[in-house]
Amino acid sequence: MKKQRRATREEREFLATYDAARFPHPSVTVDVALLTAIRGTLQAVLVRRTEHPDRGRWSLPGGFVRMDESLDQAAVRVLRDKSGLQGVFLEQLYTFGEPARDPRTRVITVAYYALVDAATLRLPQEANGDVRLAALDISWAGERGGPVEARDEEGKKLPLAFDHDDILGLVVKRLRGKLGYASIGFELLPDEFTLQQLQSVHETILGRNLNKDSFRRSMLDSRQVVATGRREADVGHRPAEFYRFARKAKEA
Amino acid sequence: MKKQRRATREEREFLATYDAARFPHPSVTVDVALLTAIRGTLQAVLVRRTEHPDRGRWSLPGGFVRMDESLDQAAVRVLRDKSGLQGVFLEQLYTFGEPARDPRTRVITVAYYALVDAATLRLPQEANGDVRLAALDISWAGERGGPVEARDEEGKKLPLAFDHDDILGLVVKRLRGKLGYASIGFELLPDEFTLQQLQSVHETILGRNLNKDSFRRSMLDSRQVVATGRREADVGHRPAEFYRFARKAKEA
DNA sequence: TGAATAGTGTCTATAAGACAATATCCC
DNA sequence: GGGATATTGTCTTATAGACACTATTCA
Repeated sequence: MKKQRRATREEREFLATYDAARFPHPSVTVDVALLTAIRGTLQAVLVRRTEHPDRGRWSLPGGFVRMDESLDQAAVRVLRDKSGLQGVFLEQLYTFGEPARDPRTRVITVAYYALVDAATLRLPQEANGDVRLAALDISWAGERGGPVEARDEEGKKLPLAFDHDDILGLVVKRLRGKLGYASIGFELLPDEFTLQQLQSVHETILGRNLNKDSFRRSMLDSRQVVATGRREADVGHRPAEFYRFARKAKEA
Repeated sequence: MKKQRRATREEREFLATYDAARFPHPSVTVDVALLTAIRGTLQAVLVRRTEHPDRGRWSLPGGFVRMDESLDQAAVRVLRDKSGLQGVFLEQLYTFGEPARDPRTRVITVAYYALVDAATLRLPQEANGDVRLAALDISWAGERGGPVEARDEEGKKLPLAFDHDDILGLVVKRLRGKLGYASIGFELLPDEFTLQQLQSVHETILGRNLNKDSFRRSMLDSRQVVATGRREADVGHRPAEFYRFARKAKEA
């Protein structure tokens, strides 16, 4: 099919790609870490594995990348199928490809993370008990990174499948990093929120307390939020004003 | 091979993975953007494509991920084979998977970027003219992002293959972002350097000038660099002291 | 001596922590 | 009124830009 001369490395690659089926190919999946914040802890949606390997362990919602869809489209599809959610924050995180991360065969997974406010998140009833929200137990401070553990309401550890503890750990590390320069916190809140709620979300992500005064100031001075004029009611104390995210505040 | 009952989505996925060859799989490659800084511009190593598609265009060094190596190992291998370099800064960037990004077949590529100082970078002679350094022409400011162009010494545009203009654009965006909180600049310099050289590298990455006084101060105050006591010679003016990167200055 | 860049010191503007004082709602 | 939190204002400290000045080498 091609003229014969000494094959360069480039040409060998070309041929290998041209007849793609001649070499074994890895499987490619997407895994989506869907996170929300509830009562001061980060929570992730997990799916119980009903088959080997890692049967009974908990995994991130995932699925194979189809030949005719992009990675982003695959992630959107997986998120929609497993959680019913659409249009929420969704971003590629990192690609995990250790040869032995799945004992069955070579599986490379492109990990995504999604953020949604707790009120919007409604887990599908169909899978009774096999889909759940788990609290993330982060044993490291700052952006040092490392795996995280998942726990149920009683604090009992939920064993994670594959390298999903590493994936969740990297999500938390990424969130902590992005919080400083991107509008991430709003994704975990409804459209209108008080400054205290926003601060609480930031503290939940960072795993440490923030100074109330300067948090207020930096949010207002940087015009990331705009006041709505509406206020809380029936709170037993002076009601806080509701604010709204000012789109495109820190972009560009 | 398994008991028959109504197959859930999970089970269907399990079966699909179990018999991996039954479904078509995408090809997975790594592409490595190897960058250095020379005379105030960022430069990338490019390889001329000698075959279709995009024959004659310039691409990032790349190669297939083998079934028994991790993604990082594949990137290390590609970098070593194409540039002869080992042990330089190398980090995963992003995974590109548009279905039509390669017209031959579905190719998902895990992009990496590597940084090296100009003196260490010696392009292999073997590929005469088919491997070269190209100046990056960045048409956007700050971290807005977007594709970048490659140009030769005379400023003539070198057409890039596939979506490699997007990959290079994302590398620059990532570099600009990381410069603020990670020790990236040192990777583009030899072990010992003057503060002016370091500032010049920062300015090259950021595409804007920095304040000399505060750059000095922030580097010294944050203890990211340590003085060596040695100085420049034969410079026609007061010689600057050489500094050295203080490892692990801002980590943890 | 003069050119050229290195390196130091001071002043100012801005952002963040600490803390105090006042405001407002519900009981 | 009392409890509780919101909101505002002041003071202080750390950091970065601006700018002026001194230091050192080589031609």
